[in-house]
Amino acid sequence: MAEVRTRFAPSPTGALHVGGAHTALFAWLFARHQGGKFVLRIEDTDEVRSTEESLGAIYDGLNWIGIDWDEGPDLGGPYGPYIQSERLDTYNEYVDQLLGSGRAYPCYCTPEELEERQEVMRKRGLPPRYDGRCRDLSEEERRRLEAEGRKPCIRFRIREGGTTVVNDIIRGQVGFDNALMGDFVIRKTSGYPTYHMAVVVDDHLMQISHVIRAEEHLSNTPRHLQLMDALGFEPPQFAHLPIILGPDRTKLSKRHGAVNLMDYKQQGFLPEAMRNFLALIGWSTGSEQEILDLDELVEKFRLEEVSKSPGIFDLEKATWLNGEYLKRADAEYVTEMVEPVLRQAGLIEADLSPERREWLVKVVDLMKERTRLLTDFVSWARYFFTDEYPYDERARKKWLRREEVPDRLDALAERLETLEAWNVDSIEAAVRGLADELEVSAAKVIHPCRSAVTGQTIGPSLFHLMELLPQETVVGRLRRTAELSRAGELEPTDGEG
RNA sequence: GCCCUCAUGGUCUAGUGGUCAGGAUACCGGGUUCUCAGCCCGGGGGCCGGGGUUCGACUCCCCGUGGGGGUACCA
Repeated sequence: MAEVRTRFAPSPTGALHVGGAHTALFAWLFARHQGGKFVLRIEDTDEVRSTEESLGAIYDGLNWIGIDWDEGPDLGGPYGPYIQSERLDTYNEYVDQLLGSGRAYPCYCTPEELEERQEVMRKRGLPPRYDGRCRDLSEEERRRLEAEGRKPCIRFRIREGGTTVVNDIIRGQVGFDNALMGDFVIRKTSGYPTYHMAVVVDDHLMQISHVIRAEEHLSNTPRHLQLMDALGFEPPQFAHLPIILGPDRTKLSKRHGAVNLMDYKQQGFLPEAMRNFLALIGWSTGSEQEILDLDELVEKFRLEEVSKSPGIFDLEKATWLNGEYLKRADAEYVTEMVEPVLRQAGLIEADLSPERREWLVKVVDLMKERTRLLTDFVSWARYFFTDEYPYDERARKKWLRREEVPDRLDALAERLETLEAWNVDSIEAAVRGLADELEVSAAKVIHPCRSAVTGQTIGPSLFHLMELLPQETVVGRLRRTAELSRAGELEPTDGEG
């Protein structure tokens, strides 16, 4: 059996979209699972919308989630170039072949004329497809039209009768009535091929064995099949993937929030979590396992198991998954990932000393159990990095405005200030000692203390967290909070009691 | 309009001509004598509707309905 070769063929009209990443991932997983090759091809035949910058953005997105390619514009390969705008001569050869065999013909209709006629057809309740006006023009008529200054595009002649059947790995056999297809353009007036022409030629020339793409292309496939047939190409296998929808069940778009893959990096997602999440939209192992690392994904992926129904991009679930990855990852790795986030928030300096860096790993280790996004470190772990943290509502309501609290905080500050050793055990002993002396439960000291030192009512073990803060910082915060409390500055701000 | 396609709790999904329709997430409740957005335990909630086939249908067929895609000199 021939080598498995799949490809991802984005058009460079913007950054890598979540849907594009999903398609790329599936094609890549299949190739890797089969031990085949994965090709990146850029389909920039839309001269108007294609941009240079998007190319870089596509590379960045793919790199981020760990998709690599064996052949592509940057890498080259045996079937290059891998950018369609650099392959115009190739497409023209095949267009000429079709022209020669009579399966294609020049069409002189202008876009305005086309639109007008389609409008009429629509009004009559007819399908608004190309009416075939230029199908059988005589030489003389063509000359006359060209004398008018018209520049033709080239159309492909659809087979008159019968059905074109698409054999799809995911969807089975899908039949399309040829009579319902209009002759479509294969070369634009500008000389550029259309998508239909370019994919067919490139997939053939690049020896693509499996065309794995989003479902939106399923209805175009019979056109491609007819082109392949007319050109004498052996059709590849097809697999049309379910598309990704927004929470309102319409196609995922900007209205739904972030659609660019890299926006999720910005939001604090780990690439492996995003990859895992994307892999689980429209596919599952059939087992109950949901957390799969790269190797497991590659090992277990089966195209036959891909679902036919569209999936919704559920940010909640993605966030949960990210939290699981954070929890399981080792602190050193998470630290690496979180550093730029903290730096961007201005919470750590640009160059961390080895000691400071070691300390940061400990902070991360303490926090990662309960964070879901890297950006949670900026909000929930803020107090590790600065004295400028807010006292949240619950802390104000439950503890900080209580009458007895300021004195308790001062008393605790005094005890902690004189501690010889600053570690979990000594801190815990001091805190519990105070509680005993006051004849109150430890909680009555612990909670106000947490509220004072972190501004929050939740977080990791208080003693462990205090250990990672300098002794004088803790003491200072206790005294500052006591003072603010006495001054009535720590009443709830939402006006509620 | 026409063509194609999809349909299991809110969401991601497993699954079968006879099942207590399974898991995860989200939600709710309880526990965790330092908190919870963490952890543990528990709970509610589902086979789109109508016909048929069948002893029996969530499962097979047909028709609706709803979603998506195509019908472009966009890809």
